[in-house]
Amino acid sequence: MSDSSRAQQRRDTQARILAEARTLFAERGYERTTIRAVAEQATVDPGLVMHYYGSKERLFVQATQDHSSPLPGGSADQVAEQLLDRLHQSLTDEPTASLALLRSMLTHPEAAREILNSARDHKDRISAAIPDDQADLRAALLSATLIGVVLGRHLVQLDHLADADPEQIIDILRPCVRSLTAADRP
Amino acid sequence: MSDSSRAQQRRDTQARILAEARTLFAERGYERTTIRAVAEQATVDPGLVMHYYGSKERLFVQATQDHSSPLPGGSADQVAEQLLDRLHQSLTDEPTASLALLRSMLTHPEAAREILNSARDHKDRISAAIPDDQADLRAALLSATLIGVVLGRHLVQLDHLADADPEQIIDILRPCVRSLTAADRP
DNA sequence: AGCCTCAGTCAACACCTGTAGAATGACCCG
DNA sequence: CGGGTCATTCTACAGGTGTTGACTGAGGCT
Repeated sequence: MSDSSRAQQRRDTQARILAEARTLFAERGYERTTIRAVAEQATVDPGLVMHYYGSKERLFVQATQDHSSPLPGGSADQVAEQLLDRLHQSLTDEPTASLALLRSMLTHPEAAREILNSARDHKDRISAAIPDDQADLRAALLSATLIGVVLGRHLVQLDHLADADPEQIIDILRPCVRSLTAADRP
Repeated sequence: MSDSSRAQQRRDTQARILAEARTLFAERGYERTTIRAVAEQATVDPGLVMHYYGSKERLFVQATQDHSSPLPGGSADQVAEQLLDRLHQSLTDEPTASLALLRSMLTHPEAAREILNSARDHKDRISAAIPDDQADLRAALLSATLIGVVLGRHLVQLDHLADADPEQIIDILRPCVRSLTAADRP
């Protein structure tokens, strides 16, 4: 009854559309990605995309929904290491949904809101672990820095950063992150 | 002969168009900025914008042309301090042309190319000052970091970063930058 | 004064976009 | 096997975009 080939195929095409949308949003950003292009990539009619997702906006929201990893917490040392771990992961495999969000954040309000919220949550957890009166600012700088690195690697593709070994990047960045988390106190 | 009121008024309107274009490109990015909007802000007919600048593309190039500050150089210590100085400046007054470029870099190829070139020049000068075999990677990370901070402050407007005192930001960032320039060698 | 240059405007074009709704046709159930 | 459900497509529209070229009228030169 439930898993008739009809329902199955429906889920398949829906997933295919969503995957292609993710890719295109990540490659071109919100504005330059057209429903028609998504449909074409998914070998499907544009109308079907609308039928399933209602609007380009809703498609974007669904496509960029990320089952995000757990928020950091613990001591300053621990937080620093968790952040580096997570960065390592973002550097190794390309998190398409996040990249789509990042690429669109400067031109699409919805993406900006999403990034801002995500950054806020992160920041709160980080600043709680930092024993400093400027904890909030430090946490914000940490977010900005990490965003900058991921951006530079996957989207801007800065020379020598785009194709560098993640391990090396992490090693170089460790003192930097530790100084921001104040894990190394003066 | 040369400075007839005709020629003068022409230069005025050209400058006004360019200024409004800069602002709009910085606020909305390339795609969301329309020639019509620029014209309206400059209280001018859209056709005139085309007449003076030929195309939206050329208008963008002109608007984002930045008489950029001198490239860094010297010892690792000196480079670190120069970068912090320049960052301080970017944090204090909003460099509209650069912000326009930054906001558009993720969606507009021309902006991306420009940023990439600029970053490349920067990186070369920086990496030359760093006595390390990973100098290139370190320089790239430095660029990524600084881009991230400026982005986070002016465009994403991260909490606690958007309205922080530049001095404090610089102070917090100094150890971070010095660790990247390897000014503090192990 | 008279002409002509030129800053600036107007109307229109061709195109592309998101979106809506009717039409189609294959598949499943009774 | 017949009928209806439902995934999918087709056609169309309304608005916005960059861009064009003809037009206008005030300013300055002779």
